[in-house]
Amino acid sequence: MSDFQRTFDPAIWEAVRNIPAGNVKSYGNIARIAGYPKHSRMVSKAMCRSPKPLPWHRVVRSDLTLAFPEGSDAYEKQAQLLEMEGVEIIHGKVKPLRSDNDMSLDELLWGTPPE
DNA sequence: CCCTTGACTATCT
DNA sequence: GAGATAGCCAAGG
Repeated sequence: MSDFQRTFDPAIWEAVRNIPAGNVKSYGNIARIAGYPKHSRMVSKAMCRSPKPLPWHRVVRSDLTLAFPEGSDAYEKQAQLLEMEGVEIIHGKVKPLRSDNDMSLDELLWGTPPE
């Protein structure tokens, strides 16, 4: 463990990549999964420093709002990517299809209709 | 070494 | 439910 860790810890990237399509996770959530409970803010930096493209758009704030100012370029981009995966955005808040808790990846891939 | 920033969060008003 | 406050922690000037 040298200068690694924190913003360069692959665990962060892995956690982000592990988010199933159609679902989202918060920064704090990712941080905790990766083993850094209090480093929610570092997650964003870690994602920027990722050598490989990440599904960064699936990472939102704990209150389900996007982390960018509404109307900004990044905001629109994230919103579009999310909608492309079936996530609605209402009143600036994202509405995941389901918690990955009671929705299997199979259902996501098969496109099982909700309800 | 001190101060500011930031793709954050929980809590209180 | 929206705005203000305090806690949080690494990076950069």
